[in-house]
Amino acid sequence: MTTPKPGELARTYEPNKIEGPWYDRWFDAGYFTPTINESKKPFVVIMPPPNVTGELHMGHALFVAVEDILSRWHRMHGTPTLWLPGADHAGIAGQWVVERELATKGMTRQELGRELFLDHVWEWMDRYRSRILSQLRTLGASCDWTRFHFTMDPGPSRAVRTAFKRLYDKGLIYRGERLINWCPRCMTALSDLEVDHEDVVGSIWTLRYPIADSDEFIEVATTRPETMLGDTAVAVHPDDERYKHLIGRFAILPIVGRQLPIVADAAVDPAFGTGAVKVTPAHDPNDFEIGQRHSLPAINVMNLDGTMNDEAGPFAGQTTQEARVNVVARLEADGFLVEVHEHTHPVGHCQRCGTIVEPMISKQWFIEMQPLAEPAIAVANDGTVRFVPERFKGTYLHWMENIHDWCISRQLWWGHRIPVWYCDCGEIVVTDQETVESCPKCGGHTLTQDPDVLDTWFSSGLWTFSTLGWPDETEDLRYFYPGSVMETGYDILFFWVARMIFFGIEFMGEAPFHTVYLHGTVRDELGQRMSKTKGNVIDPTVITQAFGSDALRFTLITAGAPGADMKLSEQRVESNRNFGTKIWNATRFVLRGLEPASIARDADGTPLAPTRADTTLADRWILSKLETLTADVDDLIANFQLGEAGRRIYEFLWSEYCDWYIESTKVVLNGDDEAKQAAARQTLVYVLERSLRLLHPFMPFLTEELWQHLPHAGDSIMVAPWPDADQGNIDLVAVAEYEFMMDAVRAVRNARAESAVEAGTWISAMIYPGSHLTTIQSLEPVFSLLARIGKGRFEYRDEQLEAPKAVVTLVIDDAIIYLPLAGMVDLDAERERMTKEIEQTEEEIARTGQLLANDNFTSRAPAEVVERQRER
RNA sequence: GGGCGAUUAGCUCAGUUGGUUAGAGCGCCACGUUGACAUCGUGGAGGUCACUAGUUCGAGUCUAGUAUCGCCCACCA
Repeated sequence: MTTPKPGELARTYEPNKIEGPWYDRWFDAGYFTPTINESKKPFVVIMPPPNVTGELHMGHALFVAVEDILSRWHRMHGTPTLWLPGADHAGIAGQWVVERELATKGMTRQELGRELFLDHVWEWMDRYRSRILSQLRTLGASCDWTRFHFTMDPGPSRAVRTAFKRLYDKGLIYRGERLINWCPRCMTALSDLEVDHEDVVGSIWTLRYPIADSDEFIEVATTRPETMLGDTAVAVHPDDERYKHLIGRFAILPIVGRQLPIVADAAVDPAFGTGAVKVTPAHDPNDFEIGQRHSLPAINVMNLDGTMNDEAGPFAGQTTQEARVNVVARLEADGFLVEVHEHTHPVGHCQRCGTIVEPMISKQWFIEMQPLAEPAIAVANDGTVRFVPERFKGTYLHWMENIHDWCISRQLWWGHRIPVWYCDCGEIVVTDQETVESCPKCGGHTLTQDPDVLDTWFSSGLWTFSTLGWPDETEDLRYFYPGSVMETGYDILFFWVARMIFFGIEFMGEAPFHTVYLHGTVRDELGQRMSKTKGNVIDPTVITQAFGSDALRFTLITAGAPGADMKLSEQRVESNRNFGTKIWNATRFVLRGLEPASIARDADGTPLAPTRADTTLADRWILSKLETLTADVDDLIANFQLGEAGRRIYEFLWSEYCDWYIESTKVVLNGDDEAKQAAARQTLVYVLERSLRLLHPFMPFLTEELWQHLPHAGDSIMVAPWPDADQGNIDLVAVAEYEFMMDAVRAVRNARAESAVEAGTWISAMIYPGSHLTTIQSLEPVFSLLARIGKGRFEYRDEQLEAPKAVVTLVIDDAIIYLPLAGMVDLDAERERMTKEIEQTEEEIARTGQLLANDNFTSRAPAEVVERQRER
């Protein structure tokens, strides 16, 4: 049995004083250390890393909140928990941050050199790691940070090579000359996902190409005239009557003079533009495919830095923008330009630097997606992987079903090196080892590794098992895979979540988690995305310092619904801090004059519910409410309705426990009925102790501190069991009767306020109790206190008053309360109020009557609904 | 071009199987420091649940359409 923490609870609630120390104690006690318990399935969350600069933003506070609530709830249910936290973005972020640093120093990456560059990244990564850990702690994350990995760490690194090799051996990874997205500034290939499309107002030029050996022309349209230098064909629809006679003949490319075959291809839409398309396989994805189908040459007219190359003839060395102007001018001068229109069309921009992305032919590594996508589609369809909220399932499926092969090589300086070595003899060696000593074919030692690195999401996709020791069959891997919940923002659904799913299935045989919980974006008060450049970022640590991480967490959880964007205001956090203060003070009330030894407890030391014989209506009412709450909250959390669960606890503690129950007990505690006093104390402690356990996942620090001061069992609320709802405590009669009294109290208070009775004045009441005589009599002392009706000034009547004068008449159910507020009553106001009330009552009677008169209603509505109406 | 979401009180938002009189926080008005709490209490004002039609005994909730805002996806030259 644990004794309550000695000493009085501090007078004021100061989050900063309890949060740090509690975190340390929990950590030292090993509560965050994952354990293997063969009889229980573990709860495993996948945690995204804090962002690239190592600074925390609200999104992280949000996912920590969700994951920590779920973890603590599971832990209280006796389930072993594990977080897989990782700094995975570091792969790409390292490069990004260092480049930004260089930019501020006026240096380019090339000037710094590769070796120094990599040193910089490592140095930065170390700082990053320690900063993240302290931030997680600030947010109250109950995870074991000794497991904190980067994908660049040796374990995950080896997993990356192994995964690459297995996919390669299976024929799913291939290297090929394909049209890819190229960022001329970053000088690297990009995957489709890393290209943002943005509508740009540009022009569409109609050109005419002469037909060889004829006076005819064929008209084609383009939005990028400079690429015409790389044209290798003109395509028309095979059934297009206008051009049928030209198929198989040649057009002459202006300026260059190249002969372009006129080919027929069904991809051409005869209704769009002129119905004829110039084909530039090297610089347009659509044209690339036409080129493949017709074996057309692809002529690359650009350099990697986005300037025109020698293929561009007179325009070589110009930027694409310059070349565009000059090409158009030349075409116009030569009479090949037909017309120009303004035209808005989407243009791809590099996600990281905003530069216009050029489609280019390049030799890159790809993953063939079809075989990986199919099972990943199946697990979503059959419910093996569930999405919260559900609508994201559609988004996910749509993407998976239309997926293209994934370009995984990047020409960056930081990342996992592609584990492929080239021998002088022409042999290509794909390996899961760090280095290759000699060529397996010729035995030579002059091997060079592919200079490219992998897309950072390749290693991220392996996260769920690479951190557990894969490819070794470790204990951790066996027990903790698959995980449970992936919690993240919907913005990386494709980048990360989707890839974890298909890699999980591919390498582990089953999906890495059963639930994907997606939260919305946290926005500022104006609804804008928080961003550094806008300067509207609210730093969670600043909020945490002011109001505590409990308040921040509670706000993030209760302010919105899953998957919905949320505007965060400081004011709201402040109100939730006030909620903490409220509970703090309620606990002080409970502790005042409490003899811990007199509280009945079970064998473990947990406070028991009071003995029923001694309880008052109020006790039975709050006990009933607590049990209902307990069951509801458990259910809501199990269904990921965390916000609703939090709001219910808030409502219970503040409105029911504090505003009504505590007030009710004051009468008993100040009275002289010792049995009732003991029952009230028992109830106060029992309800509060259990409520704190319900609230613990939402406000871990506050609840721990208060719980320690109450009689309780065990060392920490964090490992205390989640309360079981005890249906035996539910007393529906008590609920109905107590709520009748609440109505009566509200009515009297209202009447007093309207009649401007001084708050301190004690008044009298004449009561026609109807069916509530026992209730009113037993609650008379409480009623007296709450409604400020003088003791001994209750006058019970057997009959209703006839034509009462100078009294305020209150009807509550079938009872009537008359308040002789003579001299205090504003007659006109009272008349107005009564008139309004009569109107409302009449309306209601009419409505109810109508409903009951309606055969359809009485025959079709469920009996209990009809019954409810009849009662009125 | 396709898909999705939002629209509820002055503001920010809850409201998951359709069911009494639609809720909260903040703000506003009035009163109040009575021994847990002014980081508070009590009472009050404030809503045609965007619009239209439908299904139903009954719709904020389900269906279809309209409007406005927002997001995602997309190789139409």
